[in-house]
Amino acid sequence: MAKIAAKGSTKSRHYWLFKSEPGAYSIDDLVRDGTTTWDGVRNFQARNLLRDEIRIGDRVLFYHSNVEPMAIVGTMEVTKAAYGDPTARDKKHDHYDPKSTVETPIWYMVDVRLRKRFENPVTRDMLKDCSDLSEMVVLEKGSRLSIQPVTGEEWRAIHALAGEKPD
DNA sequence: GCCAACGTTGGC
DNA sequence: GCCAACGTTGGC
Repeated sequence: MAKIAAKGSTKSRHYWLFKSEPGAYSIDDLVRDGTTTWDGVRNFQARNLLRDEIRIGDRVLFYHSNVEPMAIVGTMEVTKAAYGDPTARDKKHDHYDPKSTVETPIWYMVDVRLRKRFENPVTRDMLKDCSDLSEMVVLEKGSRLSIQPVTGEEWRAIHALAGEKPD
């Protein structure tokens, strides 16, 4: 995963893509809530990005997975850096992990705020058709990473496809 | 609904 | 430390 580490460790502003199945949490939910905790991440590679790389002010693409149409549906901003995910200590929660404690949370989350819901979502097909985006992690065959680095070039190209000004 | 690709677990 | 078995993800 050297490529991911390299992408995630630049000095300039960091850009990311967070996946969510809209049945679990959608852009509409975020429009309603304004801000949310990005909890439930239970993959070590994604956890490491959350805990070690993602900072306040970083920009995030919101991606709807596993639905028709799969698409980037808006942007978010990180408003709180990583802290222990309390859902890991909630026995009744789907993502309960008995190994998680207050002292050693194992799993982390960040807070995010909606910046923009795209009036015209950028569908997966549009991403695939854009030569500037052929390296995107989300397009890699078999990629299951739910927290992914995005380059500044990709960020700008996606905004161009959405007809939005990059911010 | 299918199933390939992937990450994790646990026996050895 | 290996790797088979298992469960999950997520595009198709």
